Amino acid sequence: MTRKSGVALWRQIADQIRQAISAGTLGADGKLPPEMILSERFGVNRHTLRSAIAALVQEGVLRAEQGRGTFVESRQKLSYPISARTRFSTGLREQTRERRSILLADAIEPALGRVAEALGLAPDAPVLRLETLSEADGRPVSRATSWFDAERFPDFARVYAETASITLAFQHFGIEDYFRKSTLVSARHADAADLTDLKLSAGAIVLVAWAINVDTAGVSVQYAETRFVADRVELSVSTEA
Amino acid sequence: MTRKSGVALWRQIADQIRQAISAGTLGADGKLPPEMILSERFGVNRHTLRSAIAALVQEGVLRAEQGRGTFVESRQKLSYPISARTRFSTGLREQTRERRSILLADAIEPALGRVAEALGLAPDAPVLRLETLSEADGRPVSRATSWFDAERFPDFARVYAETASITLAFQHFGIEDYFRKSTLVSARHADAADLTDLKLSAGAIVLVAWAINVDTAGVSVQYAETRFVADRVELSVSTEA
DNA sequence: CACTATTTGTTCGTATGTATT
DNA sequence: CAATACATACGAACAAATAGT
Repeated sequence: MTRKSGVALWRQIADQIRQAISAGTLGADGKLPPEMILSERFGVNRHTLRSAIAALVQEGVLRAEQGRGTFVESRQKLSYPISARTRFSTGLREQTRERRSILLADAIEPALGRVAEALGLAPDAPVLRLETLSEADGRPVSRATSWFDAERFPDFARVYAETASITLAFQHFGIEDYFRKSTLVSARHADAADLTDLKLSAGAIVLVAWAINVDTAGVSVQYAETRFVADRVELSVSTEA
Repeated sequence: MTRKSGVALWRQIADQIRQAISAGTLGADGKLPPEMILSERFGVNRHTLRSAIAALVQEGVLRAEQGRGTFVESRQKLSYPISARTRFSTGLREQTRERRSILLADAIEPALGRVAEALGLAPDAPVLRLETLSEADGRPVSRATSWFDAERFPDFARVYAETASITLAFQHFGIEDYFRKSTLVSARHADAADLTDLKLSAGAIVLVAWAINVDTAGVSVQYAETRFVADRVELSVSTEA
């Protein structure tokens, strides 16, 4: 195994270990083989392997105990419901002890092509962009970019910052209810920004959901791109007739 | 911008360019600014920027022409609908010229925990497992593993092989209609088997959908795990009220 | 047609970071 | 800790293709 393709060797090893664990070919009994064995198996120096393990410990995948060994932290995925009544806060309530959303940034900007189309606005109409981060049990779960009609929802960012809830902020503007109209789901490697915000290591995967929410009249009120940490989240679509 | 966090600079730049393109803030007109301009904007040497571009060309995101410029290759994804009426054959009809499914293997086996639960069968009840591959325009799109009640659908594999359609095979057993009950979506790195079947290169991502289909009486008739090539497919969930 | 400006493609050299021995 | 090999990054210059004057 040599270094190549722009990714440090210890990160490649970390990716391989992470994958082997999820595939069940490594640590199926909850315990990893000793570092010496692993370094031989991956064909790298023990120092390199230790760097990989350290990263996975930091990531929460592994737990190392001196004199005992390295253990797999079992983390079952958060199941995130997608339905007409999808609320970003509900549905996860029983799955986590503590959840919170953080407003990272907000800005008014002209609506780019896709955003204008999704919100049903004229191109370059002013829209509010919110950058938010969601955590569960102290770990980052998702990172969202949302757009709103800046003229219909003036000062939305301040209201959201006070209420810490999209639902409550909408109510402040007279929208008592809203619905998920459509969701487009794809997956890709986390980019540099995702890596830092979601505290991931290179090669990690994000589930990307492009969502359009509409009010009771069917008018688009929110367009959002949410990047979920694929290791921690699955999306659940129920399509009962 | 310095090198750090174990990821090569040219790779970070490539990620930024890829995201900027998908966000519409770069190459919205189909053409990228000249290398000199881009290298200044990203604060890196022209070589570094060229490495990033070379990677994206290899990836199929960009196309470079000497003397003319660097252009965005628009590769729109296949949009795969998920609804109560989801059929694996329909919905994609207008998006591809040619589609086909191939039966790779079939076997009768005892139902493992999750399979038995999803199909509403007793543990270790005999189930039929089908391994199928779907191609669009000559390129692999998805790889599915499906399970069926072997007692209710004897000889299902042969019927499917003849009709090349799940819908038609079900009709042969008197099921005139069926519905998608639930879909669980996650994403992971392609494993060794996926890499060969879907002709992917290491590090590629698959969108994984676990689906339960039920007949008109609400009885589970099919349980399937489908691995979609994330580069080529997105899942579209419409949740109209 | 020649000339020029623009843009990508190639080849030197040098320095630094990373992994192994 | 030192020596070595390799990947990464920057700088400068030139070559080749294209588009316009």
